[in-house]
Amino acid sequence: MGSYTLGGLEVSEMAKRLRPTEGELAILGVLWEKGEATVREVHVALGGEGAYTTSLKLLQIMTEKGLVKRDVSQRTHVYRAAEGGEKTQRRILRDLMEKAFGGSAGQLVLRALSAKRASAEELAEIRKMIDSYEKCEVRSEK
Amino acid sequence: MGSYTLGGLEVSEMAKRLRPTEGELAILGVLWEKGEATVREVHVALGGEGAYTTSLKLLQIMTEKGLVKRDVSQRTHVYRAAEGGEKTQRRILRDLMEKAFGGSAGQLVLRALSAKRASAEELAEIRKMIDSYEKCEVRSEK
DNA sequence: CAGCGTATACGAACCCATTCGTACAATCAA
DNA sequence: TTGATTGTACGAATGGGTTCGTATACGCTG
Repeated sequence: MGSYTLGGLEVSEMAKRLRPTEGELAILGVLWEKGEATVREVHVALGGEGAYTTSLKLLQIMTEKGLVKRDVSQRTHVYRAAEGGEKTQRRILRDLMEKAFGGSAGQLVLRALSAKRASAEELAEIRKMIDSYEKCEVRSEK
Repeated sequence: MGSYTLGGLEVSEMAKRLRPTEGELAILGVLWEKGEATVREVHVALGGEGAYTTSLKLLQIMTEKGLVKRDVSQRTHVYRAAEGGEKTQRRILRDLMEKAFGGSAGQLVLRALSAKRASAEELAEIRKMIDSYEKCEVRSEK
């Protein structure tokens, strides 16, 4: 109850409900960057290809799913992402970890670094994060 | 030609063709671990839930897609993953990078590390990888 | 006020992944 | 040999995501 299985893996309904599809993710990317946007703004930010109503429909579905919040006070509705990008990204990565990396964050990270090089600034940031992790480790092992 | 757009992002047909679905990924996980396996072995490794023919069908579809190779010399077919796990994992991560992290490996890695803690051994490995990256960076900047 | 541009709402079609049932061939045991 | 078991092949139903066309309402401008 509250969960189902697929390919032998358990996935909570909640996680599924908030797991954006590919098209939804593209829209969320726009909203995360802009903060808020109208359907038209989203549509042009996505390249303006395809029908306008396709973007509209997707935004409407996302509203139903709770992925975005909508301001209806004006004729032209304004949308915002329901969740910050970081939270959603973490959820997606946790999901992928389970599905394709045996639940190991380290394996995923190693593969990501070998898949594409990160900038020097980002590498430094990653190192800093590992440092703070390892400091915490020493403390907890004492 | 050879590519299509979705949500404003370009995705090559090749990448799509080799992008496993969720169910396919679960099966690939089994094959990567075992090296090779029959339908039955895959099915029980997946928990044995659902109909046996579901696993069979998926394997057949994956054969068509070229995701797995099949040895038909015996009555009971034996399957192997067409690609190694590392290559597929890299492809998946590169894809996710584009879709949800603005193409940045560093952002993905940072988010992954904040999503779930990696083991001390893995952290050490990651650090080593960054070291070798940065060494190379110095060399190329001179 | 009439008409044009732009907005939302929504149904219908389409494709794809997943699941299952059924048909049928091969193998093994009684 | 006959029946049970185990295998593959494959059609069909289902569900979800995506796309588009159409209907309809709002607001502005002539």
